[in-house]
Amino acid sequence: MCDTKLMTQRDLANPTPSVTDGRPADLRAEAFQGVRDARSRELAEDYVELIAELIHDHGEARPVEIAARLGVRPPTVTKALDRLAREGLITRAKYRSVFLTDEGRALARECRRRHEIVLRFLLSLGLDAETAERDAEGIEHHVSERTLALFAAYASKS
Amino acid sequence: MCDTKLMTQRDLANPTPSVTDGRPADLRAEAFQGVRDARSRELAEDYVELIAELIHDHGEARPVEIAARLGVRPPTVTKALDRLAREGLITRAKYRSVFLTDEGRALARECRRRHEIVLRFLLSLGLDAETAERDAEGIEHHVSERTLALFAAYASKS
DNA sequence: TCTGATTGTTAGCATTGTCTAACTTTATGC
DNA sequence: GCATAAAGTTAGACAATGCTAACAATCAGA
Repeated sequence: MCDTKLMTQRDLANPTPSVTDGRPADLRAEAFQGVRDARSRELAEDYVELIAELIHDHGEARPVEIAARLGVRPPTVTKALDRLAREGLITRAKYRSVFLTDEGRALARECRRRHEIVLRFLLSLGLDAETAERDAEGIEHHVSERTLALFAAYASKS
Repeated sequence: MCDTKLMTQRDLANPTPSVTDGRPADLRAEAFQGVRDARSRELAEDYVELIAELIHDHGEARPVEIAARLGVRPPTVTKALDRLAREGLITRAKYRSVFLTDEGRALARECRRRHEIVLRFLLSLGLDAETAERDAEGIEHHVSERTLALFAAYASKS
């Protein structure tokens, strides 16, 4: 999925110009690369996290409910679930509800952990619950383990 | 959506209950919608911010440089610039460098402001510069004005 | 000035994510 | 136990974002 031959040609061709403000092009490019990678994982993470939540709360995860929670249409969910199944994160049978594989469950746990750390951190900064929830949803996929540790430390300190 | 009951600490507090399609689903769906919107704006923001930076530092913004900084191939840049031009954020002529419209410049300023607040905040939390840069790049598009204000306050306090 | 290197564009492909419309399957209620 | 409602899928469209290969334009140096 991740293409490792991306940078090679450019690296040879580019003697790295302009380090104008202590932010070398390389680092920026790397950061953007990271963001793009995160973006490609985001959807899968959102689905898996939500599926785990639905199974926990309702005993099962049904496409119609997933669609409602994510605010998308059922066919969008069908396609996304196909992809998740292809990637080994869920199992499912036509017209039936969805189950997580071990791998899916592990990813869900990880996502939930990140989500809660970010959320608690934002709340401990003094943010209102609704904005905190909204921002946490966006931020959680883009926070490094190192930042997460600082967030957790701050939240527990206050 | 005025129901501010916490919904993400289910297994800490209680096994939550009957989330039968009440408010929580709405808030989540809304949050996801917001994230999707942010995602569709992200690329444009990254480009515009970078173009402003290049113009400031080098006097002009050339596609080859944009490609290098973003870590993508030139044709990707061409397509993206077409879209930005269509959206009125930049102007350009074939085989020439890129200019921002007033609207593009305003957006760039706004993005840069957010980027710097997030970056300074992460640094003031004690994060190393490289990770801070990487995380800021991902986070900046997903932070509400309210959160930004708290970030700025924290950073200036320390 | 011409010629080769650099830069930029076009064309064409793949993937993802979204939608609507129409269909099939499953569940429900009488 | 059948008819209808609800849930789910399929088909097909479209836009974004990325890539490579090939072509076109520009620039710079001899």
